[in-house]
Parts: sequence; structure tokens; C-alpha cells
Amino acid sequence: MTKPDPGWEFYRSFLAVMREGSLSGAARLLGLTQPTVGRHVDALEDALGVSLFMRSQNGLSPTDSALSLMPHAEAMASAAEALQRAASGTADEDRGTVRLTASEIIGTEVLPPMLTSFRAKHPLIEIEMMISNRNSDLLRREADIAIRMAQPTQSALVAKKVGTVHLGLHAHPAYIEKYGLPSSLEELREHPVIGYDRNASIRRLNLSGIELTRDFFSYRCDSDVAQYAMLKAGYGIGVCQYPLGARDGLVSFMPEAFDFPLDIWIVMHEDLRGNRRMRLTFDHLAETLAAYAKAAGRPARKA
Amino acid sequence: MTKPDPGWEFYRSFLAVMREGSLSGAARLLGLTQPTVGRHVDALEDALGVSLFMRSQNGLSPTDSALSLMPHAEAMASAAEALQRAASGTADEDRGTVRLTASEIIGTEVLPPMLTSFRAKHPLIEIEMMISNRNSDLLRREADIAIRMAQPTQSALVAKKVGTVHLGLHAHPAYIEKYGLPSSLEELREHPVIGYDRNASIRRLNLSGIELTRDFFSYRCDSDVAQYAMLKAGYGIGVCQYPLGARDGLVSFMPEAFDFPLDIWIVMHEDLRGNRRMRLTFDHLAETLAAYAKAAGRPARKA
DNA sequence: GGTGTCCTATTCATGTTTGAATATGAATTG
DNA sequence: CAATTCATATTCAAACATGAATAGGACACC
Repeated sequence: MTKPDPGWEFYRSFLAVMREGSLSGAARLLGLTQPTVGRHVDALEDALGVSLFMRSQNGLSPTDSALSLMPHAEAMASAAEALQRAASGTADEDRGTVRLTASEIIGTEVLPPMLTSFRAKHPLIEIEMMISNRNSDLLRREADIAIRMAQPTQSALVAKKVGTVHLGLHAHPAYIEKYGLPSSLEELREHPVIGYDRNASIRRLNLSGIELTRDFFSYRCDSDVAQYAMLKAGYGIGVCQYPLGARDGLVSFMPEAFDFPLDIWIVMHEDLRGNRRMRLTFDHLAETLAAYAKAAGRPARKA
Repeated sequence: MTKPDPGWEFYRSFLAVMREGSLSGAARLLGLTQPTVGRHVDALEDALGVSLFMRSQNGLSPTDSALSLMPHAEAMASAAEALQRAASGTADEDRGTVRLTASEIIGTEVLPPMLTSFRAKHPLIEIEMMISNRNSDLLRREADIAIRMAQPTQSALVAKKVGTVHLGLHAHPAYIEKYGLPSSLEELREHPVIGYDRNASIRRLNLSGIELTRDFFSYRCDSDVAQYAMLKAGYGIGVCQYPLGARDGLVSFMPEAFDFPLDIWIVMHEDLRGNRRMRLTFDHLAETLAAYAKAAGRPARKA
């Protein structure tokens, strides 16, 4: 009660120790020395009146209390990083850092050319990219702008739907040449299908009429890019976004049997609305992603 | 780029200066001295490479940059406070601080007896109460548990619906004795009606068939408790929760003409789920609020 | 079983940060 | 118009936090 608030530096040291598992590691991370970090932890324990770590020879192991404080310390760190990004250019310049988050496929296959053209227009804006599917990233300020495939439900976020992209069955021409294509969902079972391992996304992709479980797939992996790489390698049949398949010369088929629409949303924290480089990035992505979705946004008739 | 990260202490001083508007004020707030805070601000400006304040004789005025950094600094402060609360008792004790947020009416009229009985059971748990209607409070970690009248849309929150309370037309017996009661919505216009001034809540409360605008009310105030006080003073006719009106001896009428249901939700940040005192508070409020809602939850037939 | 590596804890000289005191300017007030 | 009360900026000695060095324990590897 009467104890003074712990200094915020202590929280930073605490977080570093939690992340590294040792005073020495934390010291390396922070550019301090081990005695200093040790003193910070001691002081924090004293100020909070809680024991945070069990000291041992091979590091510090966190107590339950420490574990429960961890998310708050991480929230502070995210906010500190967001503040630094916000300060990386003044609000009205097209200069500074913007941190994005997007899913694997969007981040690795779709965004790169868009960001390249953006950089040509605004060479002083630097981009940070975080691959993640978690929707809470923006609220934790782990990124400035997110590309998501679902409408964000949070208020305090600026969200814009830029279009709809459809998922469909695809295969590589080399595969088709060798093994042919199924003409029905029944026949699909005869082919090697690329899909998820333990990912919850399975449930979302329900083939009309077919119970979709792990053992339906003969190549199982939770990474979307890895799946897509298998698809491009001609391993078998898989699902991908039409514009992507079209771009990479894949052949789509049976659009009437399987079609899964995904809305593309761009989301930004409302605190950043007044910021010029955020706006620029937001608008550029909105524009180019809309073009991407429109390019071959509806199931093509092929094969 | 090559500059080291600014120390988190600097952010704290920055925030204090933003809040107080002067180095001296910030120093008082932080228990430091004016030269120290001044140096912190200088160091932060240097580390971020951004000018934050225009120095003047009667304080510091923030630049646009400083204004844009403010929300992030506040997020850090909220997280720091949440961390301190979390550390105010260990995770498995029924001791420590819990911070609540609720609407005016719930916070002033409904919760007090519930919190009193809670304290009797758990005398070592301290309560902080924040009156607010903003729904983003939990995400900004400005409170641990919120009582809200709408389902929270955010993931990352643990939410429980505890019941439904109905709003209905009420008046004080003294008023009725003097002026009688309307028997139709038409007649209601002849009476002094207590309602909102500029609050957006007006739109939500739409009387069936009656266009509800400011000038429908003859006493206009955006504070719910102030409205309720007028109601209890016999000024006129107003809307309140049935359990509340019943408790305070108000008379409800025309339940068929006006009925507005409100769901009561208890919401908690998921980071706090493992914490015993949070759970205890959550459960106690869930239980007593459910009883409250049930008490006279449906429009009573009276008058 | 010696050797190298990882860790924490302790000591002490050093360098940084701090606050008390003070100068100074600008409003406000009697 | 002098007195008071705000505010920032500057100076300097004292308090403080820091890092280098060191000791000592646990563990893995050869």
C-alpha cells in the first residue's frame, strides 16, 4: 500500500527474465549486466510484495504469480513498441515504420508484390510483417494493420472489407497429365488430397456433403504455405485461392462441387487513423487487395 | 535506428507530462522533481528523434507527435496498473484487488449491496469501481471485470450472460396521487417525462410507435442516476429497471405499451481466468445479479 | 575426473542520475 | 506597480545504480 509504484524499468527486466529464463540471458537481451537485472527483479519482488522466481543454479523459474503477471508485462511491451513505431515518423509524413500482420498465404504469396509497388511509391516507409492468424493482435498492439479473412468484431478497430476471394479445388497440370482429374466428389477419394493436420480450419472447410476429417487427406500439414508448395509440386489435389492458382498456372475444377468464399478485411487500430503513413498503407492494400480478389475472384470454369 | 530503446521510465514521465501539462505537475504526480522530469522528456525526444513539446513559460504544450503517442503510453500505464492489481494477491488466495467497471445505474444502485455481501465473505479482497459505459475498457485493461448490458463481441474475453432485466415506465406514488397516470401513449405526452439530453441511448429506447426525440422529454439529462433521482423525487414519469423500481417503491404501469429488455453480461479478460479472487468476484456477481434480474425481471402488473 | 560452460551472488570503484537551490520569465492579483 | 505564484532552465554535491571482476555451484562432454 504505502510502497511506491515500481519503476517501469523493472517490468521490462522482469519480462526479459521471463522470456529468457535467466538473469544472464535477460541482461544480454536488454544490453545490461546480470547483477543489474538481478537487482531489478529483487526490487520488483520487494515493491510488489510477491515472490516472482525460484532462483536456481541453471536459471530462474517463475512462480505462479510471475506467470500471471506475464501477459500484462507483454501488453506493456507491445504498447511500448507501438509507441516507438508511431514515433518513427511524424504523423503527417510518409516516412516511418508500419507493422502488418496477415495469414501465411496472404503474407507470403499475396502481399509481397503489393508491398513492392507500395515501396516504389513511398520509399521511406518501412514495413514489418508478422505472420499470424490470431485476431487479437491489433488489440494487443502487436501490429498496426491486419489483413484478416473474417470481419473483426471488436469496436475500437477501423475495418474495411475489400472483397471476397473464393477457395476451390486445384491441381498442377503435371499431376493432371499423369493421373487425370476426378469428376465427382466420390472420385476425389481416389486421389491424394492435401489438407490440414490438427488445425481447426478443417471444420470451416466443409465440402458439400462430405464429412471432412484428417484421414480424408493423404498429405497433412497445418502450414498453408507448405500445403500450397505441395500443390505446386504436383503432389496431388488441394484447395487454394482462385487468383493464386490462376497466377501460378494451376488448374481449377469442379467449382460447383466445392466453393468456399472468404471475405478479405483490412483492419487498423483506431488510434492510428490520423497517421498519414498508416492511412497510405491501409489505402494501398485496400486497393491492390480489391484488385487481387476481383482478378479471378469467382470460380473459373476450367478443366 | 542505432539509438538504444528509450527506457520505459521515460514513457511514464512523458505520460505524466501529457496528463498534467507541465513538468512541475508531472513531477508532483510521480514523486520526482521538475529537473528530473525535464531531463526524461529531453532524453525521450532524443531517443525517439521527435520533438514532443513546445516549451513555454506556463507549461509544455504537446506537438502532434506527442498527441499521437499518447494512447500508446496510456495503454502501457493501464497494463502496468493491471499488473499491479494482479500482483496484489497471489493467484490462489482470496486476497488482493479487483477492479470493476459498470454503468451508472448498475454501479450506484445495483452493485453496492452485492459488493457488501461479497466483502462479508471475503474481507481481504479490495474493490475498485469505475463507472463507464465504454465497452473497450477490458481490452485496454482498465478494469478486470465488467458488467455490461450487451454481449461483448471481443474474443479474448470470458463472458457470461446472467439474466435479463426489463425496463419499464415508472412513477413515484406521490406523483401519481397528484397527477394520475396516463392510460395510453397518447396521454403520456401530457405528463412530464424524464429522459436523455444528447445521449445516443435515446435511439435504443424506442417506444413502440412513438418517435422518440429529445423534445419528447421535459427533463433531459444524460446521467442515468440523475434521471433516476428525479423519478424518485416524483418529478414525473420515467423509465427504469423493474427490480429497481420495485425496491424503491415506485409504481410501474403500461408494461404492454413499453417494454425494453436488457441482457446483463459479466465479462472478464481471459488472462485473469486462473486467478482465484477474480473467479470469486465473477461468480458472486453472476449469482447475485441473476437473483436481481429474476426478482422482478418481467414487467409487473400494477396500476 | 578434469575441463569448459552455464548459471547466480557479492563486492567495490566508477559513472550516471537525482534533487535542493537558485535564476529567470510570465502571468495574475491586490 | 509591486508582490505573488506559476512555470522552465541551470548548477553542483550527494545519492544512486551500474558494470567489471570474482567466487562458487551445477551440469555436460570428452
